[in-house]
Amino acid sequence: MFGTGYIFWRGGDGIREEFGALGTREGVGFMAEATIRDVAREAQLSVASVSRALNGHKSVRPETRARIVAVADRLGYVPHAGARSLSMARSNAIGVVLPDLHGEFFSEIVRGMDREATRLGLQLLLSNMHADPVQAGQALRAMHGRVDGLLIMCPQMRTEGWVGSMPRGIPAVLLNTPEPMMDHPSMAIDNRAGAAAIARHLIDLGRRHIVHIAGPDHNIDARERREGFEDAVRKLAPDATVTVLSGDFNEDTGEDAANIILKENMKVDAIFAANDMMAVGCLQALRAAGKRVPEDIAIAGFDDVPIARYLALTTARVNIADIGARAVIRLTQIMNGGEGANDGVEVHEPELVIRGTTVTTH
Amino acid sequence: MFGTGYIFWRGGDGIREEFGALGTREGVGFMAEATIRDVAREAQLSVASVSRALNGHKSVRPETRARIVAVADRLGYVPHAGARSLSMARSNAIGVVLPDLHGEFFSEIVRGMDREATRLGLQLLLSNMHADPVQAGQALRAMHGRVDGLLIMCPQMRTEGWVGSMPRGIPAVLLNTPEPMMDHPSMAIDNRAGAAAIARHLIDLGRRHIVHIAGPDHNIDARERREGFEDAVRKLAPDATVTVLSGDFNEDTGEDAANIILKENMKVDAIFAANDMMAVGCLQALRAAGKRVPEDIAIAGFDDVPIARYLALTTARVNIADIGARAVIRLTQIMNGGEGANDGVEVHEPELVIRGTTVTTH
DNA sequence: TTGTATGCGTTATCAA
DNA sequence: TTGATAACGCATACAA
Repeated sequence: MFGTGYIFWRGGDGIREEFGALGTREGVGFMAEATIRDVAREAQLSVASVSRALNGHKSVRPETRARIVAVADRLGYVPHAGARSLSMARSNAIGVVLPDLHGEFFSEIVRGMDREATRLGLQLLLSNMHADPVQAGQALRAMHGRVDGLLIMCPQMRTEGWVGSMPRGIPAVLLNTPEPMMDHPSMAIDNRAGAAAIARHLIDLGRRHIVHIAGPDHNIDARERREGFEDAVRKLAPDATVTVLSGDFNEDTGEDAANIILKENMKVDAIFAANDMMAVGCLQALRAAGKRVPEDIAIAGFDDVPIARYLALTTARVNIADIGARAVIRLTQIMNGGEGANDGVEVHEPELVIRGTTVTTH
Repeated sequence: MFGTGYIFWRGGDGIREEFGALGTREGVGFMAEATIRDVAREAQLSVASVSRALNGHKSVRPETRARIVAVADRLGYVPHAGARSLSMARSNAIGVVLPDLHGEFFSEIVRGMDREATRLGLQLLLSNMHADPVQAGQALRAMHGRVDGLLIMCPQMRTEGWVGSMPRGIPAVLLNTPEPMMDHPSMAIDNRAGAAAIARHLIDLGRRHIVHIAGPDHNIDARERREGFEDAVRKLAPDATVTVLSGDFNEDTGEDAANIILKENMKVDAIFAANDMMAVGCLQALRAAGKRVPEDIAIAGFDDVPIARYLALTTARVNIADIGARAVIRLTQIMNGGEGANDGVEVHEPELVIRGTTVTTH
């Protein structure tokens, strides 16, 4: 099962013909790559010296070090990161557990994390957290013993499923997770403020017949955006109406909403979708049906994904990549022993971006 | 340095007060999480039995297993994945080494890989390969001993920098890498065919004054697209001219190209950009300057990133996510001992997608 | 069916 | 400055 089909690695010259002396589990000719012991033997020194030399310790004679480096080089020795982690109790990797994310959200957040992780010399271990709590637990547990810290995003309302299997032995930063768990620093988007900003903008434009395309209600972001929007409209313009249509954050449900509006011939002069993708789907469908945007109907979204700019979609900008990057930074601070000031939630305020789907540009 | 600032994990009840007996490197009260030995001691059994029980071996009495599971549960025991990998010489993780990718390419490829990896119960270990060969080597070496296989993308022409530090001990699949290395299966895009399809399309439309916005010349994709395009045009319409402007795959260089065309008042009726992002930048700049697309100038790109569809950009579609997913599948086949038929390069043919930037839709 | 002992590849402690 | 050796946490021959 194991040890077949591999393309073996030979860094230096001689093939290790004496590997049997070290023993091999398979018993067959598994041509292993050079280990620290091979280097030690070849250099006529102890493994301890090799380890010290290769890790830049001072207490090793330059001459000795040179000999070791030469041998290591010749054998193509590469330290076994797994063994190193086990011995040092440090992996220089951080685990990232994400749910099934819609569209560009996934990309942007991973991108931001990757940017910062690379800068800090950390590796990112990715794992999906499915809605299924069992799988979520598995994903979480698979991280134990491989990473120094955890970045967990789970905007679903139900946290009971996985909090139980959350390793408490390693630091973790939570993203967009409802009811921030005690002792865990977290990152959050001020969805209410963003939605309120959109509301104010639409109301200022004189719109009063508003439709909100909501995201799934078990999603914390979706819920906060809806509530924040409804509250703001109620306060700013009691005479306005907000009709809520349901979506799932995907483009086609935005299209569905548009079709409902068209078919029912609803009286609508503004639409606020809980995210950009639904806004985009709605926008396209409406324009295809001959509606003028923004003249007849103004449309706004949330997130400011890259596409939004090209379609001139008014939206509440969330710098997703930055949030990911910030999460990595906070996590490493904790990992490196930074004590105080790391707890609590770091709230990111969305920024209203006004574009052509709500105001005419000329 | 280590062991401070952590939020410790206690799964069951009692705090291990006897950890000192097991020894600890720090000497201080590092409250470690339960290990297999804790479970064994608590259950009054050997670690071997615990291991067998928890890994579903048959040779363990149901009664014994139950006792073990109960204890493990109570102590909140989670196997240490790192130690497990070391012992089993298998990590269930695959390493992904990517260069600094432009725009959505990164997202899409990681997305496809993640999709398949999740399905196969594998974790993805991400690492950036910078242009700097030294860093590239580091990224590669850091993977040694943590992953069972490697997915490497490096479209840069210069491979000397990192091939040397490529672990040959583990299977690897190369993506978009020039001069496919011997013994290494690889994935490639048929850039020439895609570019030729675009060429034919533009020529069929009667366009003869063509500009090509090229990508960086040290990039294999960029080079192949340029050469394939020039060759095709030369063959299909010897009377046509192709002027090459240089870009770097980013949107703004597409814009730059447009400005050059405008400022020089070049006679141009078609533009083929080496990727969508440059095409988009060019498109926006041209339209902003009052040019009619496609009437005055037809524009085509390459890749079919999500944005392309919304802007109705004609392009050569590459299913990036699928390539990533396929790479994972091929890799696992090799990892699982699938012998033949895994070598060689798997070529993905782009598909011509005709949209509104080259033909009027009504 | 269960226990004992060894090895995985590395780092760190302590003595030389 | 160097070497012998015990961890790290787990899996597995082999013996009982």
